[in-house]
Amino acid sequence: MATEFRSRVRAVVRAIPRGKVLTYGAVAALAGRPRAARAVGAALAAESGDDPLPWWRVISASGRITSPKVHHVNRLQRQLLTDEGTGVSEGGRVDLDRHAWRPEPGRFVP
DNA sequence: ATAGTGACTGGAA
DNA sequence: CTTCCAGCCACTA
Repeated sequence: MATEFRSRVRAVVRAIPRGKVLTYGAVAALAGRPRAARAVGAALAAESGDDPLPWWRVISASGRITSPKVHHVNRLQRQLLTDEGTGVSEGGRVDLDRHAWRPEPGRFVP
């Protein structure tokens, strides 16, 4: 059984459109916990994969692709983003002004 | 209940 | 630009 928070995080991440991204903080906010950005990271890291989530569309507030301990995951994320049309600079950065997803207000009302 | 752990963040150095 | 640092927080042992 997943916790309430993690269920909401999944719902939000699952809704991110192709080619768009959301910061950890944004996901947290949409999930009803504006300051739980860190917990969002933990939630994604804990995902078992049985419930396919576009986890690669979640990046840091600076537009940078955060690197977990395992470096290759980072590469994969960059690859996936590039494949779906999200511009990723060489430094592994994404232009948030251009790719940040802005869901219509009230969509994830907790 | 307490302590430790990060796929976080924004500000300071 | 890069490090460092102190809050923040859900989750786990």
